[in-house]
Amino acid sequence: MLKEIREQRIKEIEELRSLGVEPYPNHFSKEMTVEEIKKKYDRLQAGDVLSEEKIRFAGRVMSIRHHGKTAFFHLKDTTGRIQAYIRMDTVGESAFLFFKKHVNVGDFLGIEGFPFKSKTGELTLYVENYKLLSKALRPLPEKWHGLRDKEIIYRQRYLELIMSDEALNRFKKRFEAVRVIRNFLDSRGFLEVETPILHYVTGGAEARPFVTHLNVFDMDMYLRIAPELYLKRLIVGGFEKIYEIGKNFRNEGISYKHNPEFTSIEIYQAYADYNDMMKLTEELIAEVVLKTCGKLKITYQGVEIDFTPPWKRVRMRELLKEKLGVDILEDEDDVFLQKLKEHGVEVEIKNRAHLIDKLRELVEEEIINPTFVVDHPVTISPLAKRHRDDPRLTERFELIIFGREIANAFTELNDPIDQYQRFLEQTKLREEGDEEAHMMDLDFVRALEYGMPPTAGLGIGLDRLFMFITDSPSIRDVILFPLVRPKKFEEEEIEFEGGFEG
RNA sequence: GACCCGGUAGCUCAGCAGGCAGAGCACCUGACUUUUAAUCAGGGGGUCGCGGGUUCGAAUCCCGCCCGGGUCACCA
Repeated sequence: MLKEIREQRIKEIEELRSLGVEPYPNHFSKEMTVEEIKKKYDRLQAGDVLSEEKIRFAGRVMSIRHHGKTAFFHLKDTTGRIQAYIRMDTVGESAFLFFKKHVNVGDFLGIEGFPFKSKTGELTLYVENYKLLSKALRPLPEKWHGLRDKEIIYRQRYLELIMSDEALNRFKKRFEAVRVIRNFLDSRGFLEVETPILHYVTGGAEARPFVTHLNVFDMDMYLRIAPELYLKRLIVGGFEKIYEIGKNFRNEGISYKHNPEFTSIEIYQAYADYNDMMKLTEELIAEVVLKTCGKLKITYQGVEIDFTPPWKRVRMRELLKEKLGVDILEDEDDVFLQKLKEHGVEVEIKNRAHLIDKLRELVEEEIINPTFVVDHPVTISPLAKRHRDDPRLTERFELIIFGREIANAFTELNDPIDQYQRFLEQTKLREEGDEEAHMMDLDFVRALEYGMPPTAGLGIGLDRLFMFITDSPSIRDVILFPLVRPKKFEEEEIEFEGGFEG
């Protein structure tokens, strides 16, 4: 069936060209968006006709209702949908018959006309001239139910965007949120920078990297798992307030909150500590929520989340003591193992850092409103500066919202000798089989040896943040093209070669 | 990786006590000059995810595989 429709349309394109009509013209100047038209003419009453107002508009045909010598149809542009009305006695017989025969749902059309309100009160464009702007070869999904097949939604996102205004708006909201973040940081004197995505050694997080190969040097490289170590090199070099928004890559599982490539923002500020960063985090995220949702109390999956600052702060040690009765500084590893077992958690990697990580996850699950969990042990924080009051702890915080880790930050470790020791410990873990332990980065240590000012750094998982503001249950709903297993195109059974020869 | 659910026309879905593969939308033909899921009459369109098995006969039952979704595990 698809084959038939497609072949029919391809034939039609040849017909059009033989009639001197180009089905893919190069240009049409569109003067107004649906949003602008609706705003300007919304005051019209049913039956009002403004035949002196001339509007040039263009969009995709989403539906057509033929009525003999007239037709109503809807056009969609990036801001919305608007109805248009075409009559034989206005556009002329040949133009009308052309419309009837050659314009289908899915095609792009440019129209010239004036606004009126129909009997039923819908703002409508009365077509005086029109031009076919692009001919669709394939039919659109069902107009009423839309596209529901998740597989097609993820593999052919453009189809979901065509069919679902909700989807289009969801992604607009995502990218508007990015703009809010940039404006917020730019107005505070932060400079957006770029650092490499191809890394010689990975660092800045615990994760399995993607490995790739650089031909010119005949060496393997990694896609970055985090930009952290390069951004701190920039602080060494003299930058004081910087941020980077970009993709990170982690060769790990896919789930409703994980995609192998995901977007983060990392922010670094010299002469600041993690307390300053907490304040910045609150203000930044509250700004994003307020500007994109219009309020600070939003509903996520039926649960209210209140982003009104200031947010709760709890010390990790106290939180775990209170909720689980374990002391992450004093108790032995087997106490942790026992406690995890009680809660039905099996662990594969049995080093202390990993056990503490698991315990932390247990208690963080219960946190709904934005909460800073602070002062993590040194063992699980190899890049964070030791706490000014307790050298077993670090000045670190994680932001938990709805049980999920949204941000991670610390007063940055700028003591090169301590950093080197921490790397050594990580190297040991790595040798013991922890593939996610940090790699030794001697160039980074060397950079610190030249001196890094006291600095605070912050990383936010933006996709996860955008899930909240768009009330999306899965990270794939906020990533335009999430990773899917590729399918052979031959499954479509459509001949592309020679397909245009009729 | 484990378990659960699913895959039927381009799309949304029926059909699965085994017996000719269906509807609506979309598409084509015709009627219709204010409709809006327009309406009316007619028509074309299928590798029932793939492969095997059971059976006189499989979309339907059994086994294996592929793809997707969900839950869990690993991770942000």
